[in-house]
Amino acid sequence: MNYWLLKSEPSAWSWAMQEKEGAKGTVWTGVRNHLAKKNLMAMKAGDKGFFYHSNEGKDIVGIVEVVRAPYPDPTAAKGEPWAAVDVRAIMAMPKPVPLAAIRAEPKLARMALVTSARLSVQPVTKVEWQIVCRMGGIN
DNA sequence: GCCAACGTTGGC
DNA sequence: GCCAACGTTGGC
Repeated sequence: MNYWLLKSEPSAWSWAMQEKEGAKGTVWTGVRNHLAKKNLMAMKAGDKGFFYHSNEGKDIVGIVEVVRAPYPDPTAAKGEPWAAVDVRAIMAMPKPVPLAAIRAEPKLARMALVTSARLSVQPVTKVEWQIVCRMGGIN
């Protein structure tokens, strides 16, 4: 299983909205960057991801699960090869993990959130996943 | 194919 | 609101 981080501005798509979609989940659209798309394309059903609020909040607020493997983004312009996956909310972080806390943790210095701040779909290593979960009050 | 100009993202 | 980082565009 692989781990990811998905970014969204809460004014456009928030964790609360994601939770309302319930167990069936909903499509994650709008990725328009080739590296982010490459990461999306590597996802498999059952993978997990952090849900990160950019711009407002700037924290990891929840965990989602990929429920449908990559397929063409229905919101892409005709003929453009962008991809989407379906994700569902699994649980909110008991304690949201702020970006500042991630930056302050030396073990997370190589996390993509720190090194590639603008990438909207990022891989997360298993070690990083576990550290962030612990910081968020899981375990 | 290079690179300057420009647009966008996102933290501060 | 500012600006750094980074991607894209377009002239040459």
